[in-house]
Amino acid sequence: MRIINASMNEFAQKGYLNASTNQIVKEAEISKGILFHYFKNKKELFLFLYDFAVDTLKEDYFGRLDTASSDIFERLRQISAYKLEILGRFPEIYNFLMAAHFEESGEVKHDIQKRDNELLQKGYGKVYENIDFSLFKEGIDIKRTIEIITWSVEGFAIREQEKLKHSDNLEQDYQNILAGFDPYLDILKKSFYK
Amino acid sequence: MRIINASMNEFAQKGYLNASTNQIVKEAEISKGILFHYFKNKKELFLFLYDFAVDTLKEDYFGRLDTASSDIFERLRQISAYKLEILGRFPEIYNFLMAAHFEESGEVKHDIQKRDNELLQKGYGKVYENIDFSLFKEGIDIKRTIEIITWSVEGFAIREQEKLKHSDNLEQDYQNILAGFDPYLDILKKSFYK
Amino acid sequence: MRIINASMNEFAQKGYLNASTNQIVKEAEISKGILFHYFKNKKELFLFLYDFAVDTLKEDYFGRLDTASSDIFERLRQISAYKLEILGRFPEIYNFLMAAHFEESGEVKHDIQKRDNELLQKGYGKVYENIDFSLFKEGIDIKRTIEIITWSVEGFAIREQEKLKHSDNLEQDYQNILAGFDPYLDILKKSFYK
Amino acid sequence: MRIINASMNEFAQKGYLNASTNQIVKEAEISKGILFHYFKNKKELFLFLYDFAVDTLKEDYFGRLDTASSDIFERLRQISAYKLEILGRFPEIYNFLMAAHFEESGEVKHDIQKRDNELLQKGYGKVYENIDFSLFKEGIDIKRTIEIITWSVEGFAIREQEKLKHSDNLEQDYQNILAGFDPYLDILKKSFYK
DNA sequence: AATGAATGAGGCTTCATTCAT
DNA sequence: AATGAATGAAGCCTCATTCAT
Repeated sequence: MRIINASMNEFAQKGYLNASTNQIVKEAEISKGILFHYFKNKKELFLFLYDFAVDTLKEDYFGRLDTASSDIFERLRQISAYKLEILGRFPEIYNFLMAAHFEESGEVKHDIQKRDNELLQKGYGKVYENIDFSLFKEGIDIKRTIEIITWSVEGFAIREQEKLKHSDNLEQDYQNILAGFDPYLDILKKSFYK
Repeated sequence: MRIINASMNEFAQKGYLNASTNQIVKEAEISKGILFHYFKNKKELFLFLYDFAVDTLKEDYFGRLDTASSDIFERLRQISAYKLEILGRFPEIYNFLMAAHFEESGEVKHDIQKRDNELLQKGYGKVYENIDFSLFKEGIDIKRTIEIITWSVEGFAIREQEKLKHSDNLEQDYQNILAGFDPYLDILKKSFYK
Repeated sequence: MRIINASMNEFAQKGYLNASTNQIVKEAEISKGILFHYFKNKKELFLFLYDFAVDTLKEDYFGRLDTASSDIFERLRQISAYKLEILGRFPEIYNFLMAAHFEESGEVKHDIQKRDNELLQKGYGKVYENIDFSLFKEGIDIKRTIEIITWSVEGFAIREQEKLKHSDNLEQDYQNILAGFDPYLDILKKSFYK
Repeated sequence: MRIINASMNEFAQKGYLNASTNQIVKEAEISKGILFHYFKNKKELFLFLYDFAVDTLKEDYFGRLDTASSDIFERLRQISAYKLEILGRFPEIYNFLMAAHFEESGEVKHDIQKRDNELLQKGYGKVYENIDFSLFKEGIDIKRTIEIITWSVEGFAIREQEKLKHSDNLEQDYQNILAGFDPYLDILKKSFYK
């Protein structure tokens, strides 16, 4: 639907408050009226898009986490590969979700965070489900170690994502990113595993 | 200056685009005219504030990095203490800088990023200046290891900052945060140092 | 018909201009199209409702005036009883008619006033038909005296109607109003009759 | 002020809700912005106009009630003369006040009624202040009799006002109205006074 | 007979900026 | 240096009405 595409782009680019419904209807080539015929107001449109985006990605992402390896580094590698694939297949949706996640506007922050928390709990729950903790060194503080691993992965992801914004050959870059990820995982593995 | 305080708060709370010059003049109890007499337009005001904030913090922050220990973990601990102290002494300035750093509005994003990059380069340069790399395990990839350490520190900082937003006893919380930081540094130290 | 009920309420509450066809179709649970299929436009709907309301009340009201007493005070008492009864049996219709009568919107004012005038002439005609004027004091200006009586009755009616808006026990209040009416009629009777 | 004139006319003609701020600025030949620079919103403009109108009339009306005769009919005659004079000197203000008094829009109804009640209490208080009730017939129910008188005066006033709307020679009509008022007062006087 | 998608003008309000004083 | 009146575009949203199905 033209509305969905246009508004996702607008929200992803400018955030909730600065996104302009005028701009959306112009980009979608629809009339002012029809936008508010389908969506009661800006907020409802935004939250609908969020739910729509989550639903679209849910299968492709969570569905595939099930069969992952019990080695946490192996699993993180798989997850990263999935994420990159999704980023490639639904770039607008992914970008919108990221923007929504970091949305600061009070009007929607609360609603998004509620949805986000459920999602993250479910998501992180799956990520760290059935992990074989016996592979870690004896005596190590596993809870904090996993936090460190998580922060490292996120840090890497954010840095690489930034680079992608100006990329012109996405497919190639995805491969490079994945390849560049391994050395970091190796360091972590050697340091934290037996 | 009342203008500076009022506009910093406004920008920090609402971001660049949604900050209202009307609100600023109301809060600063000045006239519309004088604001645009001193600052040609909203953008110039914003960038002035950024430079002002950076200048204010520069001394307190960078000035003290010089004498820091050559043990990277010791140094990171000191830096974190400095940051928390600054956050306590200039909360508005700190908040404004953070908001400016994550500002997404196209109109100022470019200018801020340019300044940010210089700052970060200088900042990170100092953070990792004169570090004694011989303390690290033999054969470890030092560059990437330091990145992992950085991401971990940042991850911790972001998580704790989120908590601070709803705090009512800041001084006490600062101490708790610093105390809570050590276990993570310990894990990293044991894993990466000889 | 659901359309009639819904639109009467809407017009009665908000007046002609602010009544919303959107609200009407929502309340009537019909589609936008069918409303404008039956009624060319808002104005036609409004005027139809008016005629419908008048037709509905005509019988119940005018029909019963015929057999009334020739004593004007007795007749006014009966009329008031009828009015109250109608107000109780068709409150929406009555309210709509009142609102329509005082409608100020230029678009329909003219049409309503034309209908209103005919109605009033016919109505007042009947009210004062076959009245026994010989009961009045000699020498009194009967035309003006009857005007005074009319204004008094209307003044009383308006005041009591205002009270009814916040009533929770209508049936009881109707009785009280009728009972409270008599002292006024007595005063008028004693003053104007022989 | 052009704003005051233009908005009074607009509100008087169309009521609160249907009055258009666009129409006001067009008629006043000002910009959209300046209207909302002076008045925070439509409601505040409306209530300001109300207070302004009341203040303007207060002196001319209430100020002169003081020295009135203690004969209620004489006093009513004077009041009517004052009202007509005011209607002639400030027709827009008078019309606006009448419209505001009958305003039904929920948004302002409450505020207007609060102000109205104070005004009416003060107004009616003065009207019936120091009236010589000993002039009434013995045994008559004075409270209700005065209500009847009031309703009669109001009924007459409303009827005559309606006529004035289409008048082209106001001054002459005022005289005619006042002259036409006397016969009614005479009837009431003869009937209710000793 | 009935639906609801579609339109675009108009609703109130806020905006950054200018300018005469 | 300082005021605040003035502008008009743009903000979100609602409106009555039309039309293809």
